[in-house]
Amino acid sequence: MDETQALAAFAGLSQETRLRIVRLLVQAGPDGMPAGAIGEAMGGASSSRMSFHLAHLEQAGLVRSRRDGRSIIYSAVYGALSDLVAFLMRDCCSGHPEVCAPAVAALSCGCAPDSQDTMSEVAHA
Amino acid sequence: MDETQALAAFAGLSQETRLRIVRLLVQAGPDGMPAGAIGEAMGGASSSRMSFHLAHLEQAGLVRSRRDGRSIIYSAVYGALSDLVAFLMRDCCSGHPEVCAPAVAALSCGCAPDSQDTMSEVAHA
DNA sequence: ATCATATCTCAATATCAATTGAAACGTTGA
DNA sequence: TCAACGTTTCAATTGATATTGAGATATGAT
Repeated sequence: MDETQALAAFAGLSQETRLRIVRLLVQAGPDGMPAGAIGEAMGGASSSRMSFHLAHLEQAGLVRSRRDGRSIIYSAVYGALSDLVAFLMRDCCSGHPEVCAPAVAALSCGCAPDSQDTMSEVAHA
Repeated sequence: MDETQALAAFAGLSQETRLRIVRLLVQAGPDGMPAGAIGEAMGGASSSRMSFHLAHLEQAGLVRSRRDGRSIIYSAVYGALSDLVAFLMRDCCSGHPEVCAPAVAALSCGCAPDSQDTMSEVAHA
């Protein structure tokens, strides 16, 4: 992931609605969910607003779309998120490995579905 | 790190000049560097432009400042970056641990000063 | 074909972010 | 005290981003 891609990803995630969309789609899993359902989950946002933000995210490479009947299904691009994490870690550790110890520990302790709280604790310690 | 903080951090990093500042300050280490020197490194950006971006980053909690003589020294807040990584990983792994495997592997393989290339390779695999 | 559904596109507007240049502020040394 | 330095603050301008509502497009059912 180069700087340009990272900038696009950060811009995508720097907006409340979009950050929520990404979180929702990650939780939704690889099958994703249709644009309408996402709008529903966002508290009934207008379709054009959804379209705008979804297009923004797709442009940034954070989500992808496919048509299924008359719905358009959006799903998270996990690799893009992984790459972004790697990009951040690279900066964070570059020349100063010790500063990332907390985050690394949080991850090594088990990246399991129910390990969210544990991870937060360690990361904040 | 809550959603609001994460949004502020992403917004901070979504701008080319600011992303470069953060990278520079991480490399500079805990002692940081004066605003003027940062501007130098940015290719001679105007002082007010630097001040604008540095204030933005400080507001987002990504850098801190202290006065030393007539200079103001900025330094990276490593914890904020670690928290951001943890935030991303939490979303990324939530309910779907397997998707973060590449990033985790990249980190576990050694977060050392010279492991940048290795990390990229693994993350992109 | 026609209609209803799901989503997108477009134009208009409102809001926010970035850059510039001038001026103000605090600090140091003569 | 004064002048020079490093940095911030402010006002003005420009450009980018977000939201809304109306209309267009594509799909599936009758």
